[in-house]
Amino acid sequence: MDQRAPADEPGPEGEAERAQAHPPDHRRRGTGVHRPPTINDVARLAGVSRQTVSNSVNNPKRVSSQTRSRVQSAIEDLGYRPNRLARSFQAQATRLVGYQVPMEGAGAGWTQFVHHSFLHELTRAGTEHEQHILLLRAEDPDEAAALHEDLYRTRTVDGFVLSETRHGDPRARRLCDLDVPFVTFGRTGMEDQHDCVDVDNAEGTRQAVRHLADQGHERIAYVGLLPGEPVADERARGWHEGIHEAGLPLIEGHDVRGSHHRALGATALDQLLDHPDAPTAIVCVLDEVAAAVQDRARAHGLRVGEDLAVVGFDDTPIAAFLDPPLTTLRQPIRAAAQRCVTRLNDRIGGDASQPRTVLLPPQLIARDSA
Amino acid sequence: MDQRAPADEPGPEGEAERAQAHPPDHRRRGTGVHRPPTINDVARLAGVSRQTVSNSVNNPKRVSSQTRSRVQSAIEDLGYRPNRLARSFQAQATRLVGYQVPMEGAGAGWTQFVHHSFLHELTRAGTEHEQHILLLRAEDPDEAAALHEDLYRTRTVDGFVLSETRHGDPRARRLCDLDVPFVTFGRTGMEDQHDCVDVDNAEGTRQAVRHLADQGHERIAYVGLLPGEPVADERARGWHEGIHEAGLPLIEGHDVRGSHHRALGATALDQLLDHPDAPTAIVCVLDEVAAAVQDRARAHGLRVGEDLAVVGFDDTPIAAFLDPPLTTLRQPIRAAAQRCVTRLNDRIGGDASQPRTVLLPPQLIARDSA
DNA sequence: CTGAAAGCGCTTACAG
DNA sequence: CTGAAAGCGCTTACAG
Repeated sequence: MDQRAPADEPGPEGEAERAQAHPPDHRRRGTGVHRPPTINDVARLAGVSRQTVSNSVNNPKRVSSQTRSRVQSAIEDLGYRPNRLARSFQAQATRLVGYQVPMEGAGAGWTQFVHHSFLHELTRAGTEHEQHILLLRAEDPDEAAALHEDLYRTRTVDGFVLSETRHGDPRARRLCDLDVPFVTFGRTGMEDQHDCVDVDNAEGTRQAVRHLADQGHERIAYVGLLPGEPVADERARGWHEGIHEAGLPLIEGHDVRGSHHRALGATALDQLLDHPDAPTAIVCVLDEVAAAVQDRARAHGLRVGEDLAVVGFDDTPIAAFLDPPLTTLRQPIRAAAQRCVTRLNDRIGGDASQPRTVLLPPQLIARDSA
Repeated sequence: MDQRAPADEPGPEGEAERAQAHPPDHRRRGTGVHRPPTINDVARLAGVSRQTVSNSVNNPKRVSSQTRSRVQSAIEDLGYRPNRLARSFQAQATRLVGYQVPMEGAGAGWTQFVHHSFLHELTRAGTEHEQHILLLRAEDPDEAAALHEDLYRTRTVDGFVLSETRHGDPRARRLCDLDVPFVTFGRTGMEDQHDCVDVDNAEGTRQAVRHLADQGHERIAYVGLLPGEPVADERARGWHEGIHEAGLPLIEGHDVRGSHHRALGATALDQLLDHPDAPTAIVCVLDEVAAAVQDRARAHGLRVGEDLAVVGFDDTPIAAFLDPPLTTLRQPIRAAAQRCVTRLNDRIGGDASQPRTVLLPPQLIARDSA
């Protein structure tokens, strides 16, 4: 706690020289025996005032190139790095974005992959804007909402990105009430009150159908999840619309739904192959389901990609390694994360325009399965 | 940028009263038109100096209970929350821990799960110590090392936790050189120079063998990964030692290795069942491999849990949902994360004791497969 | 038990 | 183009 004490030694006149001779070091880990150089140290060594150092760094054009290079070499000699704590303090902005760490176990596999990926891309997008992601976690949505409030009120973060949103999400509601800058990745049913970025899931399955229809398929079935979850419902809707747009007939019994379970793909395929108008192509709600369909198709003696076309969704890591490699839809996770960050920064910067919802189309990754 | 301007309005005498009448609000999102209350506002309203407010909050016993309650109600009336930016600045400590977001795709499934889980637990452990995790990402290890250095030198974080370590990890090397507080989750081959927390993988497979031997199994085989990766090697070693400790003979051909691939479990099982001394139990390096072994055993007409015992490793989300539910070893991820955080805090606090490596045993989760 | 002083490292008007 | 002043909100000795 008395970290600074030793730094208070009266410095002899030749201090600047000594500082130059002794590049920054720390004797024992974390104790900071030698306090790191400050803007004052740089100013002294360069023989200018500390404002000039600040200007050289933040407003180079205000400083003569001669002075600037003197300052520059002082900075290098001392190994000076501006203290972010001081900067943040004076700006009253942390350049930190709060983000709730994805829930565990939820949807093992699938959502796990998507949210992990989103977190990764969010970190990348943040870095591009000299921002960092600060992680928080909570036991339940109300605790989460309270935590968000506290983090904002203590000025620990400048704003939030929310994912794994639900309808009427308590976090979003609270942040709206508090007038805190935030953007959601996913719907909340309150999109008129906040910015939102989402993946156009319906467009994904629509694309899948188009892709298959272009190859001449006329009987394109769907294997999906029981209604209720927005993502699943949108994907089903997209398939339905795709069939329509392709001018194909909607065949009774070609829309198979089940709960998310290992067996779904296999039982669905059995059912579809029993159909009098058995499909020649199947659009699946998830890569995992598609993988199970492929396995089962093989057990039926069918060659996937030739006798039967299969399309997945999400481009999870397994997709490319299946046999045959799976044609699937990749969610625009990176773009989504970037949009979240840029929009959030607009809000943090004081932009008071109307809340917007941005829908990003998935990309069809054509491999050998369809 | 001129957020403060409106706050400079000359305040009339009755300001404390007005503050009470107007709880903190913000007109437009993020613009902070009404600056949030500071310690000075609280002091004024309570009729004390700001040091007394600070003491009431941080050193309650130094303040008379009467004053304390006056301060307390002023805090509540104003909705005051201490500004963390100011606190951090004055303490020159952020209470932020840097952590590199897990690599993507690496080892799809398995490592993904473990590292995601670790991140989750790290966030939890941090929260318990009023710390937060700050995420960073880098393209390669050298960029990562540079980023770590920068984050520390700019005082953006107080220290680091490193995971996904490799032998001679450049990040660890750099942080050692810089004398920065950090702890690794996983080995680096430089454990004499830094604190390290790791899972005792060998103890895990040893436990698995003991569990099986206790049930009377005498032919316990192993299905693992090709040598090279420390985690895999330790698990193989533990099996080997377990056989020894149980007083069982080491049977030639009972140690099957392959590269991490969907087919590994199936081909390994075929090979083991062909063995003249076919095993009655199989310890697998990963749950995924165990799942494949189970599937294949069923195809051979074997009842897993009765005809053949199978043990996995990691207790990934699939384990409990397999048929039968998989007996497996759960990594002590939460404990590991907690150890990392507490040890890191010791270092941040200036503890200069010898670096320690802590090995945490996995826990056997007995289900129906063995 | 309470308050006056100093300072953490930086930036932002503003005056020269 | 450069420098003197003020201030961001808090805490920590220290004096009363």
